[in-house]
Amino acid sequence: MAKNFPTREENYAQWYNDLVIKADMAENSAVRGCMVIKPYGYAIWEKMQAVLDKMFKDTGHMNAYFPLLIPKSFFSKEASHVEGFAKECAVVTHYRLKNSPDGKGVVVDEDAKLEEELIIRPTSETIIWDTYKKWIQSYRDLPLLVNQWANVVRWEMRTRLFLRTTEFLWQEGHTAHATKKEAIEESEKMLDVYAEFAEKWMAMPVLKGVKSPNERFAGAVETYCIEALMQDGKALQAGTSHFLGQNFAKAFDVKFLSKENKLEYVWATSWGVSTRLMGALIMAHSDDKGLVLPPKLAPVQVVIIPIYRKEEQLAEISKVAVKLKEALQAKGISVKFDDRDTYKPGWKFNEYEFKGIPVRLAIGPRDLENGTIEVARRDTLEKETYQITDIENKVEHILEQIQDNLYQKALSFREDNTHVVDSWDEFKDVIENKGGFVLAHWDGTSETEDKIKAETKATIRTIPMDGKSEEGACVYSGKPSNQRVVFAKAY
RNA sequence: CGGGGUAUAGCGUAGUCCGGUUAGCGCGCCUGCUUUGGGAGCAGGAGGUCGGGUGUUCGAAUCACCCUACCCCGACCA
Repeated sequence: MAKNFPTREENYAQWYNDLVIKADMAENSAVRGCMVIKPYGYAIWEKMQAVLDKMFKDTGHMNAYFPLLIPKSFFSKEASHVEGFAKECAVVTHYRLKNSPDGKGVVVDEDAKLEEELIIRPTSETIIWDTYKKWIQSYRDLPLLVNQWANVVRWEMRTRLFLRTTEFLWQEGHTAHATKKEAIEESEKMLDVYAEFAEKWMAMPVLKGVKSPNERFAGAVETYCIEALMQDGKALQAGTSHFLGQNFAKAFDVKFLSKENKLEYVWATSWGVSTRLMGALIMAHSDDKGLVLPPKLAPVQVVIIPIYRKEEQLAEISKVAVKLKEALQAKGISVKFDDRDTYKPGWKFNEYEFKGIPVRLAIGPRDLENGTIEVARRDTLEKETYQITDIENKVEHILEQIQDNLYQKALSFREDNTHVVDSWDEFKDVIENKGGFVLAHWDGTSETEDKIKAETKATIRTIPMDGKSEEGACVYSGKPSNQRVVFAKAY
């Protein structure tokens, strides 16, 4: 399955692509830019969904579902929103096909032209705010805290599995509040949720901050983000949370009567993470031997592989393995006992290694005699033989160690690849030759950011929220600045 | 949308320049036997409208023209 797998060093882009395909997570489909998420990849996404969904509900949100198709006119109601998305919208113009005159296949029935064209949602702010208008009349209807799990379509020119596809899966939270303060708190709270998810579950350290105006969401007053550093030194935006001010409330005329009996526009937020997180997860930890998954998101945490010559040996090993499987499951650990006779142990070792199963247990005739078991860790590739007595506690402990080790490794990688830079020459050199995050002063203008991007392809990934204020001079223009921002080349 | 490239079995490819046997090879697949502690060995077997169309020719995977799809680089983007 995974022979001829390139190393990260040889060809990072190829490594990523092959990894996704050969580990059976996803593949390209018949539709350009759209992928098929295969069962193994989808299982990982489902685990992410389950955790995030619980976090959303624990913070008071409820799920709902809004339509895939949005009337074109809705889009033009919020000026910067249209401008941001117009170029990448798929449009539905007809509602019927008919047999083609030459009898070969079907053609669009021109008589079935829609009165008003429909847009396939690239995001749902407009349809949701059109709906919220009906739901909100009084301060007693607020806050309104809704999330939806959905697919969206953005007609991208160049796509990459999970990282950027034409159709992708995500969740989008949309909330309405009586005050500006409360809405800002909401968007910050959800950013914290994302950061916690990334760090505790994905074992991926992230920087929290706000976007520069250039990178801000179309229609937002402020965009908060979490940014992660990938192994090739490029930054990946892993999640965003937007304070939308009253922009959408004004565009869709959503007002409420306050306690003081005054008619006011509501304050809004939206926030989302997508299947792009899969790409982040894959790139954060995987190595030249394949996928590496943090135990908390691995669909299978432990695999047990029997080694045997004869049927009778398998029967004996199975007794031990099934008992062990049950003991592990009782601890809430997901276990697969792979007793397939159609593949050999060595083949299975490679298969599970490539798919990133955190812990592999092997039991053979020798182990039966000695009361032992072989334990292999995916993160360090270490193998060790232990007494089988009480092994379930040992395994539980190892899973925790792996989760922790992956986070620490990713964190020291980020630290090693974060550079404080004060001169323009050094800036260009680091971006060009080392990659990673560059902490530099910026004069706060779009013009400077544009020029830096044009010359180096680096953009401001985030303006750190917990950044210390520090007097300095813009690395490009020399104008005064009071905080360092994070530059990088980005996905 | 600009620039470059590719299309031959499920996957990866040889053959194309210079037209001429039954289109070859590796992996994978099927059957049998031997194997099983890091991708097993041997033997036998199945699988191809050579991306599509038109043309040139006695004869086209190979030459010409048109079309389509995909990949890489750039502009755009979560």
